[in-house]
Parts: sequence; C-alpha cells; structure tokens
Amino acid sequence: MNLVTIAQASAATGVSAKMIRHYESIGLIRAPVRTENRYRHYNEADLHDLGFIRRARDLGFSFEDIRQLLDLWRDKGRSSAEVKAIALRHIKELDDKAAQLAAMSRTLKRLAESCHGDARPDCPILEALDKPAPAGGCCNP
Amino acid sequence: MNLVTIAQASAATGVSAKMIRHYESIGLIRAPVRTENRYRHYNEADLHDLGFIRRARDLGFSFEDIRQLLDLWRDKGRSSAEVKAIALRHIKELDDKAAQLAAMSRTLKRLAESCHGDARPDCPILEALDKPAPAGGCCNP
DNA sequence: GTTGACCTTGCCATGATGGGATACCTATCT
DNA sequence: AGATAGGTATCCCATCATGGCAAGGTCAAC
Repeated sequence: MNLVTIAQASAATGVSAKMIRHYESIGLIRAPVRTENRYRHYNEADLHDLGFIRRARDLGFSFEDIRQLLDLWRDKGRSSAEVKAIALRHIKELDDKAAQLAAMSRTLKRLAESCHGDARPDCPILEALDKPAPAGGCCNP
Repeated sequence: MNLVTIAQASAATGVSAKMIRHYESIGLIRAPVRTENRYRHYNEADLHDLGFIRRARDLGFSFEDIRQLLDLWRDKGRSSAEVKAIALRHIKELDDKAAQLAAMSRTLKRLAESCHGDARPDCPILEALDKPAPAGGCCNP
C-alpha cells in the first residue's frame, strides 16, 4: 500500500504538513488512516488528491472550487461542461482581478511619471491622494 | 469647526464606520474628540485623512504604506523622492501580482479551449490537475 | 414614554498560510 | 538506562481588510 507519513506526503506533493492537516480539518481531503500512535499515514490516492489540490491552488482556485473539481474528478460520469463552467468562471475572476490591479498600476504610473522624485516636496502623487474629489474631467470625460 | 459624527464622516469619505474605528484602533488615524456621551466627532482634518486613506486604499496601498504616505503628506519638508519610491515599489507589486494572475488565466484558458464542454466526461482541465508532474516540455522548454 | 435611529465596545468570521507552545512517540548515541 | 534529536499531535494566535452580530447607552421625535 505504500503508506507515508505527513512529512513524506508533504515532500511528495509540495503541500506543507500544516496545510495538509488544515485541508483535513475543513473536509477538503478525507481523514487518512492512523497508526497506533495516532500518526497520520497517507496512501497513493491521498497523495493524488493532495497533488491535485496543489495544482488547482497554483491556478488560483478557491477551496470551494477545488472541492467541486475533486468531486467531478471522482465522478467518472461527469460532464466536461461542468468542469469547463467552473474554469471559465474562474478565468473571468482572474481577468477581472488583473484588470483591477492594472488600473491601479496605470493610475499610479501616470502620477509617478509626473513626479520629480527629487528633494523638492511637491508631488503629484500626494496631491492626487489629497484631492477631495478624484472624479473629474481629467480622466473619464 | 464643523464636527460630524462617525456616520456622517463615513458618508463623507466613503469609509465605513467600522473601518474608521478600526483605523483608529491600529493607530492609522488619531483618536477624534469625544462628546460627553463618548460619541466620536470628526473635524475637517480628520475627514481629510479619511479621504486620503480611502483614495490610497483604492490604489491598493497597504496600511503600512498609507501610514508612511500620510506621514510624508504631513511633513511639509518631505522630498518627493520618498513618495515616489513608495509608489514605484507598489507599482511593481501590482504588476507582479497582475502578471501572476494573467499567467494563471493563460494556462487555464489554454486548457479550457481544448475542453469540449459537453456531456462527455473527458476533460483536459481535470487531466492537467491530475498529472503527477506539471513540469515538462510543453510549456517551459 | 415608547419607538427608532444612532452610537459604543467586543467578539467572531472570512481565505490561505505561517508560527509557536506543549506534549507525546520513536530512534539513536552514549 | 538515560539523554538527545526529531517527527508528530493538538490547539491557539497572527496575518490583511472587512463585515456581522450582540448587548447596552443615548438622543430626538412623536
């Protein structure tokens, strides 16, 4: 059966032992078998799930999404449409978030460009944070 | 002096009353004067600071950054270089984060494109999450 | 004098992760 | 056998920004 300890499972999957226990506590993975001394021992299927979770997390999926994806993976009669729907929704979230960050960056870059960045105290960045009404004719007419 | 209650300060600045109290508790803003009944009352300078904070938060600055920006704003002998340095560092953080999200989105889009998205169970998205080694010749040679 | 709207403090929750404390188990070295 | 080292268990706390809820005080209007 090739049972491994939590540290070995961690090394094999790249998920910290701390997180492995956490996933168990929130029901994302099944509780593994315990030896007499109450140590957790993981089998191949457990390791697969942990790897699956890590790769999904690397793609930015939330635990709730991962829970569904894992369920779909286990369900051999799933429809790929369900998986794709989750992915497309997540892609939209990622893109929205990225666009938000890009907008902040753009605004800030514009301000930073017009800032001398020397010993003088006057600074358009502070002025922008200062102004009572950020809306106006300058940006979104 | 035009003193206003916390709800009015909230309405005027767009910062929730909850957050205003929180900012006070972490020392981001000064404790306002209290009336006899212990109600907080904010003056013009307080409102300015709250507006400043909200605009800085809208640009994604952390509280620690905002603390420094507020200090710089109050210091009339500041050098704009200091402000610009904070802004440039933050711009880099924003861009890094956006790039990270974009990379996730790109990977996921590639997978989603090759997924039928119909009633059939086979799905490249699940396969990608499945595979033991995500590194390989397909992406980063 | 009651109702409703506002204010106060304090605790808990999020999401994903890390840190630390304390205690137990096991293996190795002296 | 005793000491030392290291892995494991559980539990609590912290992050960061924000919201919710509860219990109680205060004020104005009806």
